[in-house]
Amino acid sequence: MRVTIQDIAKAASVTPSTVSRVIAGSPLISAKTSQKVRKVMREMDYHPNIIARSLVRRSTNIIGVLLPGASERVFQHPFFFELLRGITMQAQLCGYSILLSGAGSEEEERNRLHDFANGGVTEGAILMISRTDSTDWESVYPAQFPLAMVGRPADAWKDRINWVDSDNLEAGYRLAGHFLAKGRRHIAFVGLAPNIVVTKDRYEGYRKALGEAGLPFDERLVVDGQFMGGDERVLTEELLRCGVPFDGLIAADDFQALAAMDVLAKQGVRVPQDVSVAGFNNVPLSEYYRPPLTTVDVNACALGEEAVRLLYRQLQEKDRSGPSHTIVPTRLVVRASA
Amino acid sequence: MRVTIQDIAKAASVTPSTVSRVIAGSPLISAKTSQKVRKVMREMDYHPNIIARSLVRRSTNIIGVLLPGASERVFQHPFFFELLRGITMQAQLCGYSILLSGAGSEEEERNRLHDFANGGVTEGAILMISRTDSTDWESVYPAQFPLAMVGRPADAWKDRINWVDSDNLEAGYRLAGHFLAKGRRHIAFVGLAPNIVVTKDRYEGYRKALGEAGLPFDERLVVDGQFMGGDERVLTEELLRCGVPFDGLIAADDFQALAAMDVLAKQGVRVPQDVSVAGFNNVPLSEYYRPPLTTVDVNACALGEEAVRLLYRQLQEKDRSGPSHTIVPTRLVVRASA
DNA sequence: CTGAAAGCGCTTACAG
DNA sequence: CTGAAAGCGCTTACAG
Repeated sequence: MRVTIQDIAKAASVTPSTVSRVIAGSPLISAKTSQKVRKVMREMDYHPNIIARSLVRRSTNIIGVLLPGASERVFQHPFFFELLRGITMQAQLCGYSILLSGAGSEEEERNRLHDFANGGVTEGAILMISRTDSTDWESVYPAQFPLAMVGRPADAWKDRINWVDSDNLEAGYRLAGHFLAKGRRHIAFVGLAPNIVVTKDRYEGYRKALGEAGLPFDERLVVDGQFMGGDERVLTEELLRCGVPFDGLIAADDFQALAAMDVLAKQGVRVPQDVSVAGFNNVPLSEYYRPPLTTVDVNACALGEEAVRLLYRQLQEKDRSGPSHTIVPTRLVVRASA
Repeated sequence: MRVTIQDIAKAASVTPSTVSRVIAGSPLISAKTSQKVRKVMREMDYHPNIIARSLVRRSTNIIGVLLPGASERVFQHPFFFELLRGITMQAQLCGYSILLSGAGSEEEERNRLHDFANGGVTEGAILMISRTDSTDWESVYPAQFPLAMVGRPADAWKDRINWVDSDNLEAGYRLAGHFLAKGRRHIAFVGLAPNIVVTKDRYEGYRKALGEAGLPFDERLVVDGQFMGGDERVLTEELLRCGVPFDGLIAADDFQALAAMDVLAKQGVRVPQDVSVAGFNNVPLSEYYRPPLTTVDVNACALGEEAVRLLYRQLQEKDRSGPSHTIVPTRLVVRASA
């Protein structure tokens, strides 16, 4: 039913080889033949079958993207959408399509990744997983399947795989520095999730700034909490409950920071007069809140673009150079809250 | 390099036909042969080449998803991510993969859609376009390419294409009814974008409720505005500037409603005491705002799932039944703002 | 510059 | 129950 290269060949009185060459823009073909064939292709509304082409070329120009925890709340963070936007746009520029897979559980993640690596349709994959304890891709990496991770992997893998990340430590350091410059001396940190690298890095940066400023560190001002854990208010409530006074609050994520401002307001604490508050990620609504939230923009879109570039390079070079990584700069966005 | 069905056949001393049948789980194969072949497949870590299979089966089990305006702000609305989540999850359940394409401009949209329809890799596509004036897919539909739209298309196409939508008119009607029940009599509507069906529907519902309540309608209380236009504050500022007093404000989208609350607060107007405010879409932060926002949850995830189901049905039935549509119920979420 | 032939890795009637 | 053969729609050495 679909018109094939054979149909065109017949109609143009040439062979499939010639039609194929015309499509490929081969310089061997005479202008006359080329025009004749093109005309027929247009008239018959011919479109090459990409699947057939992929089979013979052993290349599909498709890369897989794995969305973690499709059924988890994490997934709903605007960060991921921005990231996906960057990936999609850059892939298009590189001539690649995106095959999107979601995974509800870690086991599913493993399975999808396995499909990516073994199905023969994706030539590489981008992973949005950044647990420190993640071993999902270990079983895939040895297979020489090109991979790029968003988020720095555990140290053991840092030099063995492509990855892209924000300089979260520096960002935490700079944000805390901003608090110090505003005269804050008792700065709390909420939302440290020990198994999520990004929150750890941000926390380390905060610690570093406090340390350099010679401030005593009170670990009661640090509240652990999962990224997108559900109700972010509890973190600040827990902080208040410990009774240690504070004049600054840095949250590992904007949602936690916004929830914090809500809790503080209910307690009659004024932001920023009594307590400065800031977060990370510059979520869309952070500028609409009252007061607008000071935050760090990690440029998720650029992270996505860089991940594609890294993967693209590996796909082109065919193992010529080893894996590498890219650090995408962050931007401190100072608003009224701190 | 990759192990093929031939390699397995050789190693198991059978023919490729037999291996293929084992993979397919054909009942013709003897248990003994089946076990032998399976063992070899496992030992050699064999995985079928999906591309080759697709070529002969003339079916890829891939559907395309077109993300509109990848470079526009609209794209950043959490609604789309939720939608995508629903699509991804349901597709997985139906045994389909998602090929994701973004488009910056309308021309690109057309091109991507063309690729979907003619490239031979996607068997159908889901479109997230709901301009009333959109003719993008007209050029595609005649080609009998299975399509499902998210958002009701223009009337001319309502019965000729699969689509899924929320009952936005009913939702607008119900929300306005809620305002009326609270004693509001001068209800403004901001964010009507005449070229976006959803905002029109919501507006119509609002009008209907006012009409049935026998309230005079003052068109100065209706402010046009694009969905995710950039600065949503201007809509409310424009409303205030017209000088007509109002005690209720319904926005076509939560972002506009949140911006409205911000503007009103700065003017010293109290929400909900002086003015009730509500929006649509139940964006993640709407519950964290002060006051928390009353809104309508359109269940974007379910919309995505239904879109896949519609498309799936058409792909299975092979033209046996015509296109159909699904209405996904909305849920009024009453919080403190109205 | 063009054609004939082989092959990419599968599946599926058709025989037996 | 299994095999031999043809074919899905392309591309690409190899000849000429």
